[in-house]
Amino acid sequence: MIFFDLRTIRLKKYLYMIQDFPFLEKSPLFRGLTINEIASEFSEIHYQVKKYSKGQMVVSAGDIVDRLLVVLTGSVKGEMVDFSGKTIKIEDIEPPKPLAVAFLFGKSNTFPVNIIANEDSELLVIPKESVLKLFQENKNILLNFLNSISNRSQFLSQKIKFLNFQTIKGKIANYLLQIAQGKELVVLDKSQNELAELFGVTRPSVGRGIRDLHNDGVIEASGKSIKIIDFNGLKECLK
Amino acid sequence: MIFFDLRTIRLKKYLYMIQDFPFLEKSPLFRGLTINEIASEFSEIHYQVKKYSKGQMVVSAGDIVDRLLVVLTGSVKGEMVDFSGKTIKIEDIEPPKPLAVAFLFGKSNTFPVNIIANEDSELLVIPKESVLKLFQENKNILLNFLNSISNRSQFLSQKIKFLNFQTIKGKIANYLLQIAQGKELVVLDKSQNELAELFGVTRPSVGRGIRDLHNDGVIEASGKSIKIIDFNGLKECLK
DNA sequence: ATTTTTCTGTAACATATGTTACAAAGGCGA
DNA sequence: TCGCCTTTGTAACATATGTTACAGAAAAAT
Repeated sequence: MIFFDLRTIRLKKYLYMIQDFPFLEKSPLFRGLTINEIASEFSEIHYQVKKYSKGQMVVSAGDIVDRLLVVLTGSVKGEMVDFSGKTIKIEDIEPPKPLAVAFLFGKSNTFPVNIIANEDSELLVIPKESVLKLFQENKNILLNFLNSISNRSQFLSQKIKFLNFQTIKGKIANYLLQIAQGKELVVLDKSQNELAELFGVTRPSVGRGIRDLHNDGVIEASGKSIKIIDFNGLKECLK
Repeated sequence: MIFFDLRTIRLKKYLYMIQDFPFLEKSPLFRGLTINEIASEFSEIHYQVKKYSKGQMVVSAGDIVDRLLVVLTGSVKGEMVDFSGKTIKIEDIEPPKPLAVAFLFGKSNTFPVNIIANEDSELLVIPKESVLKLFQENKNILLNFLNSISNRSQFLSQKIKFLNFQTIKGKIANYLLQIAQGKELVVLDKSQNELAELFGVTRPSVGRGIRDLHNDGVIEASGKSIKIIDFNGLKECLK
């Protein structure tokens, strides 16, 4: 549970200025506004900036969502936890992206995932009422919000497809084709561990998958360097 | 691909009156408005009512989403298709629910799933510009839309959890606990086939799962009647 | 340059789920 | 009541993935 100390809020408002975070202009929520416009909108509402240290839990699955969070510095990750405690990382959220966008409205209003700081991070916290006020004041922000929340759904749809519809070879093939962009030489930007996390499978399975593709002759893999031999064969693997 | 004939649109506007569908008041999108208020909003915008016969594809995965669809009569289902043609049903959509809510805005604007009519159905079709106009005219509709789209994300989050985090026994246990609501006697409202579809697994596997739970002594199953013997044991099965 | 940590490659084995198949039971219309 | 279709129960078998383990390679830290 998160605890709000009103004195802190007031204090923080003087410690942090919105102008300190000019890249907010690039945030999905504030796209199309200048930092001065953003600051002027914010001068009318309540908000705070909170700090989290590496590994700290920002919100726990089940917490009430009555505020909008925007990552200002550092990065956080969302991960789901099953009953036995096993986790799967859903995504990393980097500045200046918002989080919990899909849970501010709607029926449930509780976080479905744990949010954990990957590193020391600062988050902008905007209470729901203030968000609504922003919507009223600025049509742009509203549209941006609609877009964000839609992208969220789209991301989840993709994730479902990915998690559910493919064998491990398929997921790897999919991933390779995606980052190869038609080129035949690929250098993986993630470790097998990270891929495993992304795919929701175990690390040895990823290794095995790559080896299988190699043995099938559709790729030549050595460490992170992969050469695609047979594009069609790879597409076939999209099971 | 869907083809719009402008003459049809104009024609349909005279054939169908919004007032013919009073249950629109219960639609997630129009909640809080009376049918007359809805009709008055609609008098200002373009829309049409389209008919689909049983089994007909309403939209294909990949189609552009430039309009909002609301199920008026009948029912439709969304299903994902993988590369090999295997499908998994994502959900049924009954009147008066909207669909494609999460793809009207956001980056992609293409349907991620096929939408197929379960039976003869009528759908209300509202072009995106008209939706925006509705938002401007009526704050209620906007808020309803935000809620719908959020619920969508929440649904998908749940789905991911369900698909990814549990063994078949776990899914069954989960399902049983959900519909049992504390009572020890449950009568399944779905066939094993439907459960299999819901869980994204095969039918014999569902059968085996139920049998296993039975043999473990946590339930007593006979056909659709299930008696929960050991609630804690069942909770343990939530993997 | 050396140590330490992380990453890769791989293996043996366990297990969950899919595949296919068929028979029995149940529901339902003729 | 009969026959038909759907649903259930179950089995044998195939396969994909998880689990655990360990050694060598690569990368990072000291």
